[in-house]
Amino acid sequence: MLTKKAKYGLKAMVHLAGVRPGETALVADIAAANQIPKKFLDAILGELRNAGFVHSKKGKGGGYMLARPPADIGVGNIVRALDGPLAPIQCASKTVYRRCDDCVDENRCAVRLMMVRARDAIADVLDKTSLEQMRELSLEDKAARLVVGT
Amino acid sequence: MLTKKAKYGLKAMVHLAGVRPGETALVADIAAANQIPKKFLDAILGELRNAGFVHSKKGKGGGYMLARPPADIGVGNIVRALDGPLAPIQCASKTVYRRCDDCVDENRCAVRLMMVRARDAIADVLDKTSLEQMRELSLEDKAARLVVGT
DNA sequence: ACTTTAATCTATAAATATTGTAAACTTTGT
DNA sequence: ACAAAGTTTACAATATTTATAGATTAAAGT
Repeated sequence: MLTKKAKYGLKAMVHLAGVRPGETALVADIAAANQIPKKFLDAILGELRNAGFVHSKKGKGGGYMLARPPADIGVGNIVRALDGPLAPIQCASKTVYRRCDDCVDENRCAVRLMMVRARDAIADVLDKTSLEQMRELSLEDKAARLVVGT
Repeated sequence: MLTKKAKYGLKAMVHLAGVRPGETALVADIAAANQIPKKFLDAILGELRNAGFVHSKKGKGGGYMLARPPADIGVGNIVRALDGPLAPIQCASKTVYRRCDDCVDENRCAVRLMMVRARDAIADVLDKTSLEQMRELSLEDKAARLVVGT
């Protein structure tokens, strides 16, 4: 389950992917545009900064900007930074693997082997999509709808 | 994230898939064999019964058994019964869809469109695997290891 | 220098979900 | 009647999520 933190964080990243390169966006503006509690977003952007996804500038004319072009940022890694591993269960994680305390023999644990497959499926989607592509999802969809007229 | 409830429930279902057809298994035995708190498992099996996945019999000689052959039970539906929708976010669910309160225009929400893809990927794995196949995962793996000698 | 702007840090609180435990109750077989 | 085993209800201890408040720091403009 994606927490609101990750949801808000992703929305903020998409927002930042939409500002002209070199320019910054204010937390207050991002919050207002996406219906996110401002103080909560403060904390989220702080984490994203610590994780190296965004840069910030204080004072007048300050704000946030992406640290790298959106094409070079994987959606999966944004989610990992905010919500932790993609795997449904820790013992199925490839990035932050941890053994189960219950579980006699890992290699014969059907639940784990099943969830490894689920993890791979999730990672295959989220790690192969860049922030730029994710942003385009909405634009493409909008365009398609306008053409078809639905 | 899969909760312990779902994890325990899946382990119990795999356990039940392993008993001879027509026979029952005791909660106490399932709990002991899988390192699950007995009282917690009581509650979990109760939910699985209410959801129609297992049948139970009270009194001496009682216990639990699968309601249908394991080949006819989808892993995704077991998870849904215990942890709710597979989708990482409610507005991306196909079985229990619910609109986001924040979110001006759903069809232009990049987060939702991204998570719909994630949901589809997860469902593609979990819904196409039966309880029987899930159980075989562990057996196959075990056999492979014994042959290779690792 | 002073003021305003805007991010940053620390602390904390409210709400919710998870993970269990305890005790009383019901059904079934012997 | 008795014992075995699932059922129901209630509750409690954590842990996590979702924020909010206030003080602080840094930068820019005047």
